[in-house]
Amino acid sequence: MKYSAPKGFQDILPPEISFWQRIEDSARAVFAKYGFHEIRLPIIESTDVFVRSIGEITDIVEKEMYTFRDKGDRSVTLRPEGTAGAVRCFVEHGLHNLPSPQKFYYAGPMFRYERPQKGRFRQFYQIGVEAFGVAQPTLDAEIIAMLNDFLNAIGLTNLNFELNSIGCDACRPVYKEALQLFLKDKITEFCPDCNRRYSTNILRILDCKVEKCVELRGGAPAVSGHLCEHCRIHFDELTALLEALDVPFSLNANLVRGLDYYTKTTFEVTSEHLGAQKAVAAGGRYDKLVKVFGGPDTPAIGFAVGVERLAALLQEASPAEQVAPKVFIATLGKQADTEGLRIAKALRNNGLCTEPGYGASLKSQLRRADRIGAEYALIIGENELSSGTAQWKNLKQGTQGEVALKEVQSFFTKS
RNA sequence: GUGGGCGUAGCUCAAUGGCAGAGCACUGGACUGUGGCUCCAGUGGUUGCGGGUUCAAUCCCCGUCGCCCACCCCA
Repeated sequence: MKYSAPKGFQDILPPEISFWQRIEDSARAVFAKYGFHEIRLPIIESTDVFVRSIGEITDIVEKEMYTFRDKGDRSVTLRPEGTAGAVRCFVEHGLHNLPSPQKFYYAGPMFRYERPQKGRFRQFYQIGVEAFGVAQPTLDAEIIAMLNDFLNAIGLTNLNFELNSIGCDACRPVYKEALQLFLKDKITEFCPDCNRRYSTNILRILDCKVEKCVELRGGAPAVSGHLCEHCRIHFDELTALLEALDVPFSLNANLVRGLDYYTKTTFEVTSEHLGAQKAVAAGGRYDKLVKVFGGPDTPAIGFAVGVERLAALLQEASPAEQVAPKVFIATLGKQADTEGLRIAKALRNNGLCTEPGYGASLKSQLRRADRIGAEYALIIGENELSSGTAQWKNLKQGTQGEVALKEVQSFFTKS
């Protein structure tokens, strides 16, 4: 084998594509009902767009971005996530001047230079949702309810919905200090990764999987106890709204989002049927980000779903189905080939999926008709041409008969 | 970036330090123009690549590339 797709990049072939279409179609249908509008964003942005929004000391920016200089010597980056570009778009076009909230969704590939593993690729697809301009928890509740509706629409029900609040500029620093104080004396007993996190991203220590660390952090202060009045009310109202909307969720005080821009509400949807990369959707509020991009102080919230991971779950739940043709037209001889194509065209124009035999032996044509699951075969040879007829055969039932070429249309549209 | 596992036919996998195999799939035949079931035959491989040990390497050793899984991090 001479060529293969680059590491972490994959081809999606027809048997799998039906799941992707179901996911995309459902997203469009559900999101539209909630008043969200599609936008299409560039796959490349100025590198600064990501550095300033995601945060300079995050892994994504430090080591996972596909960054290069274009021919005009500009530093550009293949988008590693969608929110940054969406916010840039919102500010660039002055969309805050339109009535709030402005609600958008987009779908497409993202790129991160990571070691591939189950459910993780260097090019991966997300469907992202962003809503701007409302600070009230009603927007949080609606967007989470919409995510729940969407997941139900594609047939996924047994998922874990986890919710947390990581506070705002006012209360998060206070909480971080409390956590730091708690860990200070015993941090050397934690794993090397946690020791690194202690100085870079202390909240991450909360979701370390190392048993020793889980044990050592028992009794650590929780964010929920350190939220400021404002954030606590917001969170309480949100949970009440979700209960009113019958959206099932559980609280997870250790749910920490990695990107710098998140504030207040964070949430994540996971499945037990995936590998270590089990999050199928995640999101949260980012009330300060629009201002970072030079727009007016505009609260916002969004989430992204991982299409590959959802497709994997759908595939596990039910086998792939391919659309089978209604009619297969087997022909023998040049003249019959022509007549066959003419009939195929007419049947298709009448809305019937029709597949021609492409002139192999009759046996192999019928064998192919069977393999691809055609319902009927129409056989046209010299005998039929001279009498102006064709043989029809029901491949499911094994029945066969004769039909005049002129009657073929009505024969198949009726049956 | 770190750790572990695996690379043999299109796919799933055998095998022995001594001619590289099976099942499925594909093509054809049994059935001059009738699919599925059955039987028969055929096509298909520099055993990932490069070196080394050996009379002889798919097997043993080293390197390299690729894939998978996990860590970090994340959808």
